Amino acid sequence: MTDETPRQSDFIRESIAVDQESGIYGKRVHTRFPPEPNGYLHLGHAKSICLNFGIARDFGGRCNLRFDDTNPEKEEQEYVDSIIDSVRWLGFDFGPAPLYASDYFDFMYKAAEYLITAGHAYVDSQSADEMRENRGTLTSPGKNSPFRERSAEENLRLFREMRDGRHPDGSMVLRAKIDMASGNINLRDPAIYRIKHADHHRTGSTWCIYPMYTYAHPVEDAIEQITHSICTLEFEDQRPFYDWLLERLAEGGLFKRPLPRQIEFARLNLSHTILSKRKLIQLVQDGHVSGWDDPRMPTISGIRRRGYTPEAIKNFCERIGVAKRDSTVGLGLLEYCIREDLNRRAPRVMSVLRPLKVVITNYPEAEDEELDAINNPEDPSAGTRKVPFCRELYIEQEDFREDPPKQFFRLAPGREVRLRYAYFITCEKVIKDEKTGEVRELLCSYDPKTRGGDAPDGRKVKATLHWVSARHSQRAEVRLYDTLFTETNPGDRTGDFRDDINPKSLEVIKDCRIEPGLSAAAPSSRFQFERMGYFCVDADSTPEKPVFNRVVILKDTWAKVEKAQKK
RNA sequence: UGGGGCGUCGACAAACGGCAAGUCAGGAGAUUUUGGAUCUCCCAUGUGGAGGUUCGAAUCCUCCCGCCCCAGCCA
Repeated sequence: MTDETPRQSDFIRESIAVDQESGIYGKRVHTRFPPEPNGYLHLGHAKSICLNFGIARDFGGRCNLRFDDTNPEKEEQEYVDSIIDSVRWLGFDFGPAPLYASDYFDFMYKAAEYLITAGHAYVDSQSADEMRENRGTLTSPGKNSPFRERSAEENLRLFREMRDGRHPDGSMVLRAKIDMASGNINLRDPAIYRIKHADHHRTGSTWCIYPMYTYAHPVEDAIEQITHSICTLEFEDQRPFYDWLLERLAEGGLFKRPLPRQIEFARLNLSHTILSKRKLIQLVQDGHVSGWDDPRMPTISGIRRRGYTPEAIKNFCERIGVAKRDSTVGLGLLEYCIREDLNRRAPRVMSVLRPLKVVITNYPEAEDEELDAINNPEDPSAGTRKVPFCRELYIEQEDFREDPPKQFFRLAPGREVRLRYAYFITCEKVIKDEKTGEVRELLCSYDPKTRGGDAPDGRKVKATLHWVSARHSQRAEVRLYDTLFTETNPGDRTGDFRDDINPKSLEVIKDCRIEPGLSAAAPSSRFQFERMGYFCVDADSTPEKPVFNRVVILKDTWAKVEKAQKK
């Protein structure tokens, strides 16, 4: 849909274009999206997905979905399933099945044995504490492990014992043998295999040693003959090891050149939210949200349930660009993208969120009629529909003010406004609750000559209100969402993002009135409630008890004016 | 005080020695049966700072300042 809109290039695509020019990869481009199945995908992943699959598309290459499942303690099948679902929902094709790092465990093991044989790796029997101690600091070099000079034979024997389950967790580890004095701490003999007597979600109890990301990732890339391995900035320090490892393995004939190349870009930060699996899992576990797919969550499944479309998300990812600078994108851009999409495609409908009863005193009690309404002014092919009108109606509470401020154009005592697609009405009398003084209902008169919304005498009104027939409309629950956090960068104030959780991020209104027939809409269908915003039928919704999520409000000029007035 | 990155508009982000793109936000107007949408116009004499090279510098050089990442048997 928006896929053909021309996108501007970025430094990664430019770099790939240079490789295309030089022919180093034989004009081949092969990327990968490598999530660890330890949580649900979020908008930050969407950026990466769009980048990786987008590059493959732009260069006529391919992109693998590969699970980086090298840590059985944190990974679960549920996450695998949700990730596959999210990638597919976004509309990307990774073939019939995803790939798994765990499928390469045999190869990785053999490659590790090669490294040992070639003198590039050794089994260290230091404890984790000792290793940390000897790693040195940022400003001082580390110390060689006392086990660093074990013979290849001994290393091989020990490593096989590790594999065979002869040693407990933490007792030893396989390390790359590089340089304990390197300024880059990642090169101070990084651990590449550790013992974990834990069942893996795919390989079960086959293994009790598992490769570290540092080691596994370059190997996975090389096995799949990835050309460009795109990752986020924090792995930049890791690149020298990435290259070192692959060079060693290529020397040993385990891989053929050209070797994949790692390129790093800045991860997405979004204002008023968090994009960190670690923190998102906390929100879920601590019950601050209903689950990973809570419509307030920045997860793909969350914003999907909220009512965002794949097109809007992909468009957002195009607009934010790709660079190496740390930045925080304003949430407003995301909202702009979904409004833009839904404006084009969402059918309009009239629903009243906070009903205020209006009685048309000069309209016959027993009568009703049907009026023509346009389904989508942006799309004539969407056609029209009939909307029932009668003596008793509901309008939005906020569309009436007993004492209207300047520039408030809507209904007020003695004032005439238009009911969309219906009639001009004038407010004649305000009925209030005797005790509370609260406005209970409005007595209005209508002008029969204005049927459809135009006055034959050419007189104008300054406002058009949405409305629904009291008799014909249906009840619905509507869930209004605000940002999950009150601050631009949650946690900046106190150091704990939970201190900035927005207590008002969810408001449930149970007695809304929706246009007749709307209750039958299928879950995930989206509508514009005229003047109120875009809404999506929630997964919980049933025809008997319809539930709508507010995706996003419409741009609200009046709110802006009113806010300025208060200042 | 080690190593690796990054500083261009309120927010993103181009510009690759030759007139500081574009988008969002904001402002003004037109139009409108959604205070929506749409359309038009405005919005960085200046690119973290100071020097230097050059006919010409966001771009090259030097120094300085600021921010981010790295001391998991996480990824």
